[in-house]
Amino acid sequence: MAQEAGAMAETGAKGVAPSVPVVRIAHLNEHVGQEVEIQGWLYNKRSSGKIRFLEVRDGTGIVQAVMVRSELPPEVFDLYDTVTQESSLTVQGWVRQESRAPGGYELGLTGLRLIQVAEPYPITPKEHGIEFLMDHRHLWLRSRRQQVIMRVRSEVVKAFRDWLDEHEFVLIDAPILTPNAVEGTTTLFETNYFDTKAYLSQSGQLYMEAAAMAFGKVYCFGPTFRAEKSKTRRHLTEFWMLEPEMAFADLDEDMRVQEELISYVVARVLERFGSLLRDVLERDTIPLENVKPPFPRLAYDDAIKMVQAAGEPLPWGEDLGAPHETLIAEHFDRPVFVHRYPVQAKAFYMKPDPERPEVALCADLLAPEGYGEITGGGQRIDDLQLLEERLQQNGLPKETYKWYLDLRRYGTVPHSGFGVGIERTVAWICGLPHVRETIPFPRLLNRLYP
RNA sequence: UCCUCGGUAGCUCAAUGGCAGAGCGCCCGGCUGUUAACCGGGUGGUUGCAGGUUCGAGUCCUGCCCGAGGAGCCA
Repeated sequence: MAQEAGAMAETGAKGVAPSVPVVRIAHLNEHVGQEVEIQGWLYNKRSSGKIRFLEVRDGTGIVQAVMVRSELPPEVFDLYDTVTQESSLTVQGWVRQESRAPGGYELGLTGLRLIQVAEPYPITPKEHGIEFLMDHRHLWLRSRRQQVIMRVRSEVVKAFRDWLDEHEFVLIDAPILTPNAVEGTTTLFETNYFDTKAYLSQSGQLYMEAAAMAFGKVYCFGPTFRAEKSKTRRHLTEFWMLEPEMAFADLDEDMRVQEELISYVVARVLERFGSLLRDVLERDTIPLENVKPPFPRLAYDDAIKMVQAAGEPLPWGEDLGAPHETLIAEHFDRPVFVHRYPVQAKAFYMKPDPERPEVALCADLLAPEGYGEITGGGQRIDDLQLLEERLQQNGLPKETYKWYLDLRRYGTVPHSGFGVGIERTVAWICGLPHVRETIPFPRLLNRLYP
């Protein structure tokens, strides 16, 4: 059998016999004692002379294939010298349990076919700087660590959507090209739209308000763009945001939905990726176990007192800065809502508290461990006259917001919503210091490549 | 945009103003259970760019470019 597979390895012309099934590495434990084929790439290789190890990855995991000189034809054994890091290949071999092998299983190699011998690979299994890695992001994604992060991101998105779908929210896609700003404050990417100007969306929220009046409970999920020259570990110029919006929901309901949603997502990731978080990312998952409702609710007034008590001179009326958010979050063992910010610190559409018009019915959710704001939202102004006033006060053109004002003309109701930053959520769950590793191809102030 | 730090071999980094080096990668050789394997040998340089000071500049000075960390803004 080994002879036969070896001959095929040499010619490389034909596939393996039908009796050798193609298996993905994640499923090797179901094939102990069988001969299988793995299709993948060489992750690393080691040699001890007459016994040699090929570490093969296939996107689902890594397995070492063992080459023994006395058990293989020389032309197969010598392929070890030819194969380079990240060469594409197929290997055949017998699956066996082996405590000395990483992952607990290994392949007793019987055949090896090289598809392409890779040129010298830039990312060696050693340390690299962030600029080098970012320049090679298209290759960096092959590394074990990046694979775990991307799989967590995939699971986070799936979990968010599963919860919302199960709670009768309807996915309504918001446009990317828009004629107007949402917040009216942040800098937008401008582009030509035939004879006029268009802007890349910074939020789908206004459109979700329209959709909520049609469907009751809706959400959008897509990329958003901010042309701010932010240069911090929490900012990207292109990032993905989940924005639920609910008719007939007040601020309390808004916060209740958020804590249920976030708790569900964290639990899902822990359940399916807990061991990978610990083993590959070295993430201490104990703090994540605490993420269960209810989350503490802290009024802005009390948050200010907390910050001032720590010696920070922050006057009432100012928005909280990143260090302040960290300071507040340190007082709690799970995410904390800060609600009822001063109206002047928030966007024009935030509804003032009827009992205290100087504060808005809004809330930000601050993640623990210094990760800061992961959601922001609140109750929207539902009164036509007040909304018109707020537009005017913020110097926003009434014409572009005509459709938005229509929502207050035709059957207005109290409604609330929020936005969740996917990258910040993933960074927090994975315990990463910077959001740039949580998106496949990050767009930053000085990065548009690859 | 502002503040701070940095830019030396393909990569990660050393080098009192005095011969530009190490580890990894790569090439050659050795090793029958390796774990970022190990051991021996070899290869590898416009010290970010432009100017200046000096007998002499990777090192000091000026300007510019690029990057990192932080601030503001926000998710």
